[in-house]
Amino acid sequence: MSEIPKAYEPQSVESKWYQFWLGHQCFVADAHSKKPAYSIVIPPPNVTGVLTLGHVLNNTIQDILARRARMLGCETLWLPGMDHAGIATERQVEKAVRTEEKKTKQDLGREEFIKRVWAWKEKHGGIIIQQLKKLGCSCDWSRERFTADPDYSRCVQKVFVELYKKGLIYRGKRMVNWCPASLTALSDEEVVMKAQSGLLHYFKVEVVEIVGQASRLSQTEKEKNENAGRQDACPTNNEIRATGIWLTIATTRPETIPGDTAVAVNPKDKRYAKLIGKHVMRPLPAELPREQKLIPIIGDEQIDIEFGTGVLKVTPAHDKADFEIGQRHKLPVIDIMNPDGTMNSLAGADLVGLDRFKARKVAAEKLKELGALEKEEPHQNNIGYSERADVPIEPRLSEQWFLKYPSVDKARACVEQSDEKGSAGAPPAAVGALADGPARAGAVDGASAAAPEAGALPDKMRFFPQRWAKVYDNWMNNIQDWCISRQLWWGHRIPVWYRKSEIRNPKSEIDTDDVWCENNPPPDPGNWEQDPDVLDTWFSSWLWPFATMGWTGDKSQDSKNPTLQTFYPTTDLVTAPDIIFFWVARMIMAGYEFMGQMPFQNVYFTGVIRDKLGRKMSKSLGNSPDPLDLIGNYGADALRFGIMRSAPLGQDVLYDEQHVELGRNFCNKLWNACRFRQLVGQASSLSPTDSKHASKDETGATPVPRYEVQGEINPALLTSDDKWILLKLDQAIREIDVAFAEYKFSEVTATLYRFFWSEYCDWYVEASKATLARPVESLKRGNVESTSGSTVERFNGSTNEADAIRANKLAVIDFVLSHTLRLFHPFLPFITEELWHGMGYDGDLPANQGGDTIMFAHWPKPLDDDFKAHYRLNESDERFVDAKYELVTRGRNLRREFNIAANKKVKFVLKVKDPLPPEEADVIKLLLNADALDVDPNFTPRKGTPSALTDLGELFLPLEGLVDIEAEKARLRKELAKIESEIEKVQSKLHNPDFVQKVPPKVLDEHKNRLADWQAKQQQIKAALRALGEKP
RNA sequence: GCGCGGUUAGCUCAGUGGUAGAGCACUUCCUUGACACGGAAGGGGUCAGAGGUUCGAACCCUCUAUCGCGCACCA
Repeated sequence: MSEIPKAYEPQSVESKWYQFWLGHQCFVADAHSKKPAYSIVIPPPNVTGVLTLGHVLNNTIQDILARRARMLGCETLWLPGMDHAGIATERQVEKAVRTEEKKTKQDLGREEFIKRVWAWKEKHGGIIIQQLKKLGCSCDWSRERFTADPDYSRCVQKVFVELYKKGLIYRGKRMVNWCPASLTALSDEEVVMKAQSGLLHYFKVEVVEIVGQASRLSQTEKEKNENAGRQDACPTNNEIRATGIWLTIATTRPETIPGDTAVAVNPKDKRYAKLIGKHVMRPLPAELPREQKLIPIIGDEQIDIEFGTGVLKVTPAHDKADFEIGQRHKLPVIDIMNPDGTMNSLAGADLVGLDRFKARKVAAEKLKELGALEKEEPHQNNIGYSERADVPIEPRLSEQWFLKYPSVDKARACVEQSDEKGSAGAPPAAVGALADGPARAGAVDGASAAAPEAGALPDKMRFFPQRWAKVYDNWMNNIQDWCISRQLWWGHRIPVWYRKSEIRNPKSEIDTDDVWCENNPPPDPGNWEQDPDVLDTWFSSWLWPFATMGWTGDKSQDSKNPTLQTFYPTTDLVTAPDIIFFWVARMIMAGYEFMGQMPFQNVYFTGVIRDKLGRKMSKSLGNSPDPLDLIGNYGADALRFGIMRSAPLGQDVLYDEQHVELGRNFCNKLWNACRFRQLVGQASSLSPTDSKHASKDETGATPVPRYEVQGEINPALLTSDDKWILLKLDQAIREIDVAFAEYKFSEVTATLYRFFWSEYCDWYVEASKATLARPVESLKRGNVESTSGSTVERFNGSTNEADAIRANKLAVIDFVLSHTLRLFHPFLPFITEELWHGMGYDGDLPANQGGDTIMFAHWPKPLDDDFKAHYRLNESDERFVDAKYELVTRGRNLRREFNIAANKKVKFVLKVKDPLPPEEADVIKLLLNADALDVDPNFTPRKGTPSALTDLGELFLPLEGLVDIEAEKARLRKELAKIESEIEKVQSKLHNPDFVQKVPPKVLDEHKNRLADWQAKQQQIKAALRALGEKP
């Protein structure tokens, strides 16, 4: 007995069982299995990533789904892998090369640098995979994929070529989001808007007229400007005539003034309309001659008359909106910045070489110096930041590759938009399928109602929570072409080659004859040069659900691929909502485009993990605990349970370490509940046998000894408590199945918590101690005293029968615990596996159904009618036990009210209406911590004896010499007041004729019964008060 | 600006028209043979506010306040 640790110690248990599962190939999915298939692909973490609480939440959910699917009898694939994370990895390796070798990537050259990246990946990459194993994730590691693997690369290439040939991928010179830190273009989705407080600078410019000249700079002048820095004068001085009119312009970016090529006003703006066609003198660069500062005033409807001064400076090279204005008015484009965000020579002598932010200050100072600056006002605006590098992006004109999204209509149409009846929200049907047994397609997911036939797929994809469907729809309706090229080295290189030509710059104006875009490089590589850019990492991730399954794009080959045939489309996708556009939407489009089917049937969006103050977890805030520390301190199961319990569907999670602590306490409770079963089992002289797996424990931890599991439950020997707990178990299983069908994991944990802790431990186990926790001998003597004088003979006084009841109770406990462990397994994989074996519940089961591991034990089914009939489980037992426990609560309440210390034994008297079986009295006595419970239908209490009303009779707490009549009166008056207020409430309803007339009969009856109950109690309290001489 | 979500006990949250709930925290008592990572009892809520629908509203409708998120964006 002493070898069972008093508290659960997770560390050795976890490593032992994870090794066992791996060793027995428990996670490996068999594509040739006859079982219904269930599959999830992991959202591939970055190869540079380390485990965060967000990953813990996300992957615990996936593991729960996968483990439950296995228990339901599904062939389950949880496919893991990693993302090559272009920007993040390239930066990391560049940094390493710089510190270790004092070299830049250019020093190494492209080929050599890529070698370093692979070397880095082998050495440092994929830490997160090891961490996921610590969490208990049951991924099929034999199928682990990496988006940069050769097979995967072939998929990416194939897709690019196909889309290029369809005309959906094209190259063009566009305004893109340029990241000056990473030196690459980004997609719109990689830009996050951040509120910014800056300054609005107001500066004035003089309006001039040009006499006898073209009223604006011509295209040729533009080219001259760009190439030669505007050395050639255009109009001569005497052709520029000052008007004396000054315009004031408001800008947040004075440093871009040298790039201005027009000033725009709204033609409807009465203040300025007449000035359209005239020019202004641009103040910067200051050193230019007057005639080179001239820019036209143009009219454009887009200008907001209300904002600022109503005059907009137009900088086509450095602003998306300005670029469009420029296009409309054929304005020249003057790029005044270098790719890294410093100013180039076109910005003028004052700014050249400065960083853009420094340049902003200098430009403002220069305006002041020139007397052009009128005022500066604080200004709030939103600025796009590079998501990765966290610096403001720079709109920049450049040559990039774009994708016009494919299969948009199908992708948009497939997502269920609302909770229509019969499609979404069909838990009863799902539960029905579960009750019929696991070997049925669709039993796992809530959509089984929509897919009753094996192999038939639902025509709609469902989002959980549903509201994300609207966000998705909104994006799909406003979809923009995707900039897919990145100016990086690490990634899938664009499979396009340009014919070498001495005259032509390969990056501009492509002639199709000079472009090679095929699955293979050109046959005469010497004459071609490959595009230097790589593809956006998401351009590989969007193929994840099928590229990881060996997709080739060759229909006949793919139709013979068992993995693809069995596991695609996947069942569930679990992901954070912040990548709904990055990844989810794009995967759906790719699924339709390349597989002809949706890639997954259900998408579960997790909440975002925040700290106690509601802030997002972030490295810079340092508010993110290391999950590995938590696992070390509390155990993986504790972390999983704590997180899941605090993560309701659709809500963000406010993380608090207390949640994990609660998880640990819960595991400890489970551990001790099983320990109790072992201790009482041992007391009944059943001998321990060695654990099957004890020898496999290489950690030296003490294995839990095994005990004989009790056999069949005998219906004739069931006590009312036994029946009660079986009915509670049934109810819990049903609730859990419903909650799972709706992906409400926190409700599953709440039900498990309530059932196991409150119902099983607090009531059933405590009650069962009346039978179990004392020496067998004592059961022979009926020790409940009866005032009728005779000692109650229980169980016919037979030791054998007492032992039989006791053994039967152990069988009930084993039944309940073995179900409980299975229900807990998806949440608490390690401790349940340890206890499954320790308790011997693996004993008689076939190896593949729980004999080897709880992982493949059958998921518990609700108790069916036959079962209930056989064991005579019915509502009246449940009601009786509820009443019994209510009596106990009232008795304990009396103890407290009269300050009886919890450890003091007292005597209670129960004045029963109907006879109470002595074994029931025994349970009540134990739960009340009474040294005696007299059951006496004719009891006459001394005046002032504290009493409580219960459905089983009146309970008295006779206190020798301690009776405080006033205290008891006060207590009764308080209770009476409460009862009367309840009566008041119900009566006011029943007195309302409308209520009586219109309410459904069932509700009316309920109210009438409630009133009767309260009134009966009222009468009894009044009687008690009268007995104390009080006139109520 | 448009859209979405939240506002219920001190805290974190359940609760889709019929007696206001859980966990944690708090108060008091208890180391009784599973568990102090535990047990028992208790206090604590005009369900953000206002109107409406209804016999009846935390729940449905309208408006307001407030917090958060997404999209768009004005220099």
